[in-house]
Amino acid sequence: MPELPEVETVRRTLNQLVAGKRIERVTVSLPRILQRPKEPSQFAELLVGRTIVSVERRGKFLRILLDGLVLVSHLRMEGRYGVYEQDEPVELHTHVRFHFEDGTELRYKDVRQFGTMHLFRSGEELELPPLNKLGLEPLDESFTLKAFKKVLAKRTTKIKPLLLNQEYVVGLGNIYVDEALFTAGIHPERPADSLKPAEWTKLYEAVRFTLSRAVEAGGSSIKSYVNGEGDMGRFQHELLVYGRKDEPCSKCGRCIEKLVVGGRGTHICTSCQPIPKSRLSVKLNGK
DNA sequence: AGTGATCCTCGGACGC
DNA sequence: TGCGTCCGAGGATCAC
Repeated sequence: MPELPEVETVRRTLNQLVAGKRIERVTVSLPRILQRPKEPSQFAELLVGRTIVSVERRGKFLRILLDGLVLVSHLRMEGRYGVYEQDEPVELHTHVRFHFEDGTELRYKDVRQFGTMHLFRSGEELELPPLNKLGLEPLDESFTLKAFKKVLAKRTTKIKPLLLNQEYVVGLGNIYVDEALFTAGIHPERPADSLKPAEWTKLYEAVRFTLSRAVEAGGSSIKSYVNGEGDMGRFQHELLVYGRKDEPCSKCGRCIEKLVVGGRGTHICTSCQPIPKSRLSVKLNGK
């Protein structure tokens, strides 16, 4: 499940592998992936003859820059890119193939078929969906504590769903949200506007620390799906709460618990991430 | 504004 | 033990 660190890792790898290559032909075997244009023949026609300039990232989206066009690609849960020789057998769930003039090809594989691709004229992509409403880049210099608090601090929603909403801060998914909230010692169901200044600071630091450490480690490889092209990352060994239900908390030794918050599986240590008593009683009295 | 269903496939858990 | 069934995994979008 690629979040910012995984997408950034893919971006770096892909940039090395495909920059400078010219597209000769495009094969689409699952049109559902294409969002713009939706017509495979039109999609292919636009790309033929174009050269890949570089691969960039915005949030969890890849931006594949070509001469005159930008391909915006989201991997969602299990989308994967790989570069192959053209005569290599095509693996199951390969939905889009970009054939290059040099005899290699870029293949997009996606078991769950949730991934998306949008094609734009250069520059146009940032003004239109899906990139136009994205929030702060947590690893940019512009992501300051002040900016972080400004977009989140007055919201009444639970902090976890808020952090997952890409409209405010981009890049966090279910894994790194749980990790960051644990590191900051904040319960995922705390209303955002109940966080104290010291907690905002802790959370801000935790988001930056968790994501940058994970990028350094090349992301996390969770589940068996990833094994095809070999392990993507090493951060899965550093996860403190995600996937550690019933294991002892690394800070206090109590059992990690799993609950559902905003429809998402959520891992916490109830002793390290308490819901303040005062807040509870206020809520109860209020009704 | 905030919540919940939806898309999709596979693997693992579960029941008989 | 073996087989079949069901559910969970979750990012973003859409309906309410």
